[in-house]
Amino acid sequence: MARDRRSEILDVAGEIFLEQGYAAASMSAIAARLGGSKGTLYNYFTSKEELFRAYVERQCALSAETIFGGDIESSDIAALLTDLGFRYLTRLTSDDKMRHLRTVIAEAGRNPEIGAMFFETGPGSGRRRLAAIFERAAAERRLNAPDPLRAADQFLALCQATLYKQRLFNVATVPTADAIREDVKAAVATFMAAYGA
Amino acid sequence: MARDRRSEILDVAGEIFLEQGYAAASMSAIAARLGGSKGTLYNYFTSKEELFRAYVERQCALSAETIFGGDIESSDIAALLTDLGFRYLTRLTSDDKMRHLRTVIAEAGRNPEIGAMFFETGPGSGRRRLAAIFERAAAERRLNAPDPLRAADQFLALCQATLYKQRLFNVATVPTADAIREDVKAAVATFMAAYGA
Amino acid sequence: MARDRRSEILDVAGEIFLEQGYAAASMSAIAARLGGSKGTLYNYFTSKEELFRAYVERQCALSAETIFGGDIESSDIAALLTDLGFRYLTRLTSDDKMRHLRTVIAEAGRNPEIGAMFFETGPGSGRRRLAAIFERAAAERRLNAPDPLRAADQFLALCQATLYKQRLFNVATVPTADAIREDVKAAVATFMAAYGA
Amino acid sequence: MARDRRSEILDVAGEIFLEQGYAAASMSAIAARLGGSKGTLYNYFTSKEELFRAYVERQCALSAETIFGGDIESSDIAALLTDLGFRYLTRLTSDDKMRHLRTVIAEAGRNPEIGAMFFETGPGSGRRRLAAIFERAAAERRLNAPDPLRAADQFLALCQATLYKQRLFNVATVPTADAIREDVKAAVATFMAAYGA
DNA sequence: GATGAATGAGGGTTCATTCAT
DNA sequence: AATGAATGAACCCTCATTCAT
Repeated sequence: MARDRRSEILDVAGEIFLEQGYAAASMSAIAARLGGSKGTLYNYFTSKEELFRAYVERQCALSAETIFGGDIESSDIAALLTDLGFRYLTRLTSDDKMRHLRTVIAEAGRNPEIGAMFFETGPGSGRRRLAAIFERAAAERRLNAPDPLRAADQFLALCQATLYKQRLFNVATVPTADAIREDVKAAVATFMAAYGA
Repeated sequence: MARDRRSEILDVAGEIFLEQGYAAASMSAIAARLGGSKGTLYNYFTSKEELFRAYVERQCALSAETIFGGDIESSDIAALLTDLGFRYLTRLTSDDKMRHLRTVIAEAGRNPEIGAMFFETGPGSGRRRLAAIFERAAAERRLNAPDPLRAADQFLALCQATLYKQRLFNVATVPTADAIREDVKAAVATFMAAYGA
Repeated sequence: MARDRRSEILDVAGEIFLEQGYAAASMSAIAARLGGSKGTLYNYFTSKEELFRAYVERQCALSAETIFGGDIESSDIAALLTDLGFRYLTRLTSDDKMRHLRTVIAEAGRNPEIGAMFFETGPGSGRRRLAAIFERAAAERRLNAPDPLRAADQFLALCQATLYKQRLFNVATVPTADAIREDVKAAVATFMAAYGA
Repeated sequence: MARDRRSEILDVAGEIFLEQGYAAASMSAIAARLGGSKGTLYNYFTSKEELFRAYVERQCALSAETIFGGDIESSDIAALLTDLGFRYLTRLTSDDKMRHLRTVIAEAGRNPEIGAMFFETGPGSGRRRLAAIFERAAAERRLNAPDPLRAADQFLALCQATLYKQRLFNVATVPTADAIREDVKAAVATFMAAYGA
């Protein structure tokens, strides 16, 4: 019960935060869409800030799974990266994720703790998981990556080279699957040229 | 002169927007630091939003990025990129630029025009200038870059692989010159492995 | 037992009322310190106001002021008053009593019944007991007090001349025993000059 | 203009504070009775607390004058005290002053600064002015008061012996002039017995 | 009898904006 | 052109109270 209600609140709060950003989102609006009262919100979360924190936390936990959750066993590194890169960039350039990112970035300036939490559970966890894959591949001589973490950073950065940046500044709409594939293909090519065994 | 006053206001507004972000910045605070009255602000700008727009506009006009302005004539592409990358990443991870970025990204969600304006005069112009350099180098067989714009995007992305992203989420403070150099060196290495002639 | 639970609640409520005053005390705070729920509070008391009333009522019933309870048999009136005055002023200027007084005075304005209840069981009873002592002393020619009640009021007022008033406005902290003794000595001196046989 | 508006606000705030006490008084209520908006209140006073402070300050300044402002030159100390005591006790037991006192006492517990300010500008100033009178009288051998400040405290306390205390606990309504005269007469008698030359 | 989730009115406060001077 | 007093809506948050379990 309580678990459900809390979850409901986070759902609704998430919607509003996505739509309006942290500062512009109001507790009244959240309560209204929830169909409850502001008091109820405060029974579950001490403050607007804590509600935001909880929302970011959950959001990060969710999206980490969808990207790195697939089967990451493959003897063909290039194929694996192509697949993973596609999932990664698709998620990253989606409207939801984009809004989420902008909101967190905006808040991180004022509230480093939020930024840190997001980074750790989001990008930070992602790069470490990818680095682990690289490390194994390097041990098996399928990859030439003396610094797996840097390699991971670089691969993810390459994926973000074009579409992602345009999305971040809201200069482009959600890209097509083909556009994404192209970006990823280029990223994999550059990466393999540098790190291929 | 009216021109002067307007400019003064934009100076002050810029400071405040940088320090506090758009939402948290108050017209009162701007007026107070200006040493004028809120009424005066509204004599020059219809609304807070318009003031912000004007500020971003001017900021973009001013930042005829000096990064790509240096001597870009060099027969040694790797050396050129190392130098350029260092200037680029140093500027990008500075406190001022970082705050500016966060503020613009935050507002871009709500106001695509702002994002577009910033992108065109900032990152957009940068990637095109770098692409032009690559194109020339490719013509001279000093580089193997069939798609110069993509190459530019990838190089810049590689520069942003580690430090920049941590800065964006406010997870790290301004990096040392050495840390920047290391990041750039890795970027150049990967880039040259893929694009070297 | 219901009786016990009710009593517990009054204990806790008393603490909170003393610490925070009526208005600032919250039912939540009382329930929290009680280790129970707010609902329980409302099972025993209709409202916050009634809870406060009940607390003052019990407090008054309990404070069968020990001040006037000592051996009041003494042929030396001055010595008796010195002793009694010391006990009286010590109690009156203590932190607990002071907070209690302030809370009751504050509420008396809005709720005369509370003021009356407190006055009768506290100051009212004290002055009458002292007046009784004076009456006997007058009969025995050890005191010249044609109006014993007024004499009692005046003696107690003289005791409150300096320290008490400063405490009431929170302008001084709990006084030392010596300071109290001095105040009382002056009170006794003035009183005896006027009422001594 | 500004001066007037500020004063108006203090008038209205004073009424509300008197009627409801500090905690129960709301800024909304004050604004409503003022016929203005809450925003205006905050243009003149930083917070509710500061508004209260300003009100107490002004109130104290006013009432000090009405009591000690009369002609205090008299060769007949007893007559002077009778007159002054009457004005003092009349003011002290009035409804307005009583409510004011209760409100300040209530707040002093939570906010010692308020208590201190009130004490200094109110009772504190009164006792010092009276002490000055006593000092002169002592110099002229019309009074035997080695410690004039204590004498002042005692005289004022004697004035408060009966009626005042009952008023404070709201156990009696505003006393008649005759009742006040009687109280003061007794106070003067006791005082002169102790301090008469 | 005890609970604690839910309420909703109201608290103090901030702020973009207006307008008479 | 410049002011700054005034506004009032909206903000986040608190709290006494209710009620189904």
